[in-house]
Amino acid sequence: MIRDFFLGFIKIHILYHASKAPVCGIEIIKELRRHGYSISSGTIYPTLHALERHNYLRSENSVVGGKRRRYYQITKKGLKVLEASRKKISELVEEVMEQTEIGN
Amino acid sequence: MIRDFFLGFIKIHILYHASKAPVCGIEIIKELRRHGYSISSGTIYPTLHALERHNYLRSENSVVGGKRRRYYQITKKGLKVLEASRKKISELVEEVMEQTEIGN
DNA sequence: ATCATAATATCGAATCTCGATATCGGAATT
DNA sequence: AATTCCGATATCGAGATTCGATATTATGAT
Repeated sequence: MIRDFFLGFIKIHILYHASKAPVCGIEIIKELRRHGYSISSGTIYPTLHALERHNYLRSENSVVGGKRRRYYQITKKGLKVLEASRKKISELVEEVMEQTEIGN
Repeated sequence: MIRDFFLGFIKIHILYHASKAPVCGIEIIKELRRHGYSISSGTIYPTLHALERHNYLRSENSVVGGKRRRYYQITKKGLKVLEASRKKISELVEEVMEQTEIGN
């Protein structure tokens, strides 16, 4: 359930991080793992490709510590989508957050 | 993109509504449509079945205005999952909500 | 009984995710 | 500079999910 939510949320999460600093696949995977979510590389990389195809991200190759990496940074279009997403998220989440008294 | 986010969120949304009052498929579809999301009946009904299979919801048939309906209400197990989801959601959402200054 | 209608259920196609495997690029070794 | 190693990225097939069209079901009206 929570995983379901998160899987949908992942794209926005990537956009958010890319809005702070350039990100690459392996960093995202590791960061998520630190937070307790293990997302397959077979999900992350195609997702990054899709975000770039939509022009929300733009990438370039680079080399860090002798390792090849493809870094993605957010575009203006991506920033707008992130901003629009934030609005929708607060709407949607706010409602669900209203407590229901819970039995046991 | 926003749609992607919401699709994962839908199950939690259904649990939330079912925690307030019994819900049925057509009502959920209409409510979402009011909020600007058109979710296929081919998604909603299988989703309801899955939630019942997991024992998060329990259903019974009834008749309203001469129309057959299957109403779902939340179970204790479902309430617990909803509660756990709320905690995770606020964690996940909080981070992404930090504003990035947006150009234009 | 038959029909019309609304709600639910199901179906095939397209898409997404997984995790395993393949590829690719850089650096070290010789 | 060819070979090998290694880590990051890319891709693949299988299973699951979503869509929207179609089928089924249950009810009330004729």
